[in-house]
Amino acid sequence: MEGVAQVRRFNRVVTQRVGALDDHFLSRDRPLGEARLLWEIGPEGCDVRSLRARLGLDSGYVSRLLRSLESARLVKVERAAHDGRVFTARLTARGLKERELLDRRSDALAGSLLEPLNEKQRDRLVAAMGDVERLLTAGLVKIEPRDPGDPQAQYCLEEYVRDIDRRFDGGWDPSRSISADPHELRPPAGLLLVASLASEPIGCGALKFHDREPTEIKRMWVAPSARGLGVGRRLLIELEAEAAARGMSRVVRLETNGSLFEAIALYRSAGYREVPAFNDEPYAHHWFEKRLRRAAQPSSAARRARPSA
Amino acid sequence: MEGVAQVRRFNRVVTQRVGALDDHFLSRDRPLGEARLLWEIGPEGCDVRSLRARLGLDSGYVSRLLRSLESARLVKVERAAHDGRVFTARLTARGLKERELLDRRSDALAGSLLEPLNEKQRDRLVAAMGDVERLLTAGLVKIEPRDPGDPQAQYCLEEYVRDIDRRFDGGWDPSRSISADPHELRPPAGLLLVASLASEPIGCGALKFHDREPTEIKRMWVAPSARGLGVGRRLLIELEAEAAARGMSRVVRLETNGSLFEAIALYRSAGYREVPAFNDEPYAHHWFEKRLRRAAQPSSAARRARPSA
DNA sequence: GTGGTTCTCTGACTAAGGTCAGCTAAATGG
DNA sequence: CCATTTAGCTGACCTTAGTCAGAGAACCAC
Repeated sequence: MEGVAQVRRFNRVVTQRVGALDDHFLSRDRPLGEARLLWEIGPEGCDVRSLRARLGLDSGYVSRLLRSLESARLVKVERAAHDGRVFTARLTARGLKERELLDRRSDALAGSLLEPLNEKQRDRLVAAMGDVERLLTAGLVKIEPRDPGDPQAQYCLEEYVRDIDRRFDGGWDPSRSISADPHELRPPAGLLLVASLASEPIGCGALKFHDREPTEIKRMWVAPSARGLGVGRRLLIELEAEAAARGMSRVVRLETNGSLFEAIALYRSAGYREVPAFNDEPYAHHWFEKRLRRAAQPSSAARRARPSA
Repeated sequence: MEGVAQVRRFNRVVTQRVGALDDHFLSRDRPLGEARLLWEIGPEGCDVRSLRARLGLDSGYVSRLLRSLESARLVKVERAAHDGRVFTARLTARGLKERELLDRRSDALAGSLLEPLNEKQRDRLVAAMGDVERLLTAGLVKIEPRDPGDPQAQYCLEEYVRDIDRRFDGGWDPSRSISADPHELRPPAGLLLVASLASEPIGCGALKFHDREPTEIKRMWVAPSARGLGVGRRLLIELEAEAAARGMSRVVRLETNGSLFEAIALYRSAGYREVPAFNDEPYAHHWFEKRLRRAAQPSSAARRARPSA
């Protein structure tokens, strides 16, 4: 790959200039581990076990760090009311102040990167950083088939409903709409793909297979926080690959509401052509169809993660 | 500053995705410190003292790391022929192999960042990384007044001569050209600014003050490796500030050869206007002049670093 | 040669970051 | 009510990364 040399230069420069500085800035008067923990607890407090999970640390180690923060009167650890095994760490007033200090230090570090530049350079740096951040994040998005009953899958489907209800003029009544119930999205009747970022669900898309008719695409949704990462396009491509590999028909189709203009733009740019209404979905304004080239393999990630049908 | 939030998001994502991974990739089977040292020694070998300087490590620590690499038969440390105090570290065949392994790992890491993206995203990521790298580097450039006798200053002046000789049609004979000898660039007769990046000289620019005539700008040079960082513009701005603060005249002027088109573009965009020849410099095609607004303060960095005149 | 400087090595020491096994207490499932 | 699981704590232990003082050889200026 030709960009590799540039990426390596970037890695070297950035880890030196940002990474090292960042650590040093944060761990000025206390060990880095403690500072990170303090930060991660947050103003709301946080269960110890989720701290462990988020920072990927050993239980004994976290315990010791918390003891140390406690003895510095920055943190209070209390037994949770709902479950006597779980402990919740909360920042004291002093801890909150300390966290704000870290916050200001982070700001200062960021400022020190911008400070030596002129305005035009600053704008370019900020824009480029935004691109890098977005694209690196996009690279972490995983797309896997999930059972519609899976909690993350359910979360996505519910958010889809909420989102659509919010956007449609006059709301959305799923019972009047063409169904996409869990059992219809489970193999072999259908398929549900869920996109996730750092184990958090951020999008979904589903297929309904038919014997004689084209495969339907349903429930395309991307979380607002994850828009602009190309997740929708990736979901669509994976769905098409799955449709080509598993569906009876070589054609996929879908209907959509006029208010979902990003989705419509996506379908058009992905090679879907608008066709006359092929069903009587009351909320649809546009019907799209695409003929798939041939049974391309779904991505290796999707293949590995496929649940045993 | 408004970009701070973006910079912080960038820092978080990049240190997590790149920084942590980078360290982990490199230090898979040996401590990070050893891996970095192994890398830094390079295929040519390297004096121990410059290893220390480059990595900023304690002499005792480096010694111990070298002992450890030696016992792993990756490195040989030998007394240098030219100076019995100096030791030179060289990679053994095995060390070279190990270094190549690190090299491949770095490539693999870079590849793993690009791999999940499509071609368009890759191009954008690589371009954005280039921008970030260049602008962060630009932020590290320091500009200070230096005595023309200082080794780094001399290096710049020599490179300027070499560069000009290469670019001018038929070469350049400094003796036929208007002089800018060391004593003319030393306060109070003149001033020399040197730009440096990580203690390496990368550019220079000088002033010659005159009692009744405008201050002259001479010896503007930027190392090829540092072009595109805005060093030339910063040098010019600092020179103007110095001219305004120290010169008798409120006007600066310069002459330049037609082959130095980047420089000419810089002068034009910095507000210089072309004027009739004000001297008989045989190598010049263009004469420029700029009226300075008022005695602006030179940058704080330059003020702090000014040598006692 | 003398004295001072430079370059490196060695031994003693420290803090940070982390792993692991075993323990206790609370919750949960039957 | 008992067995098992889960959440967290504790003590023992380890590596990495680094600092510091001092020693010794080589070099350099005089």
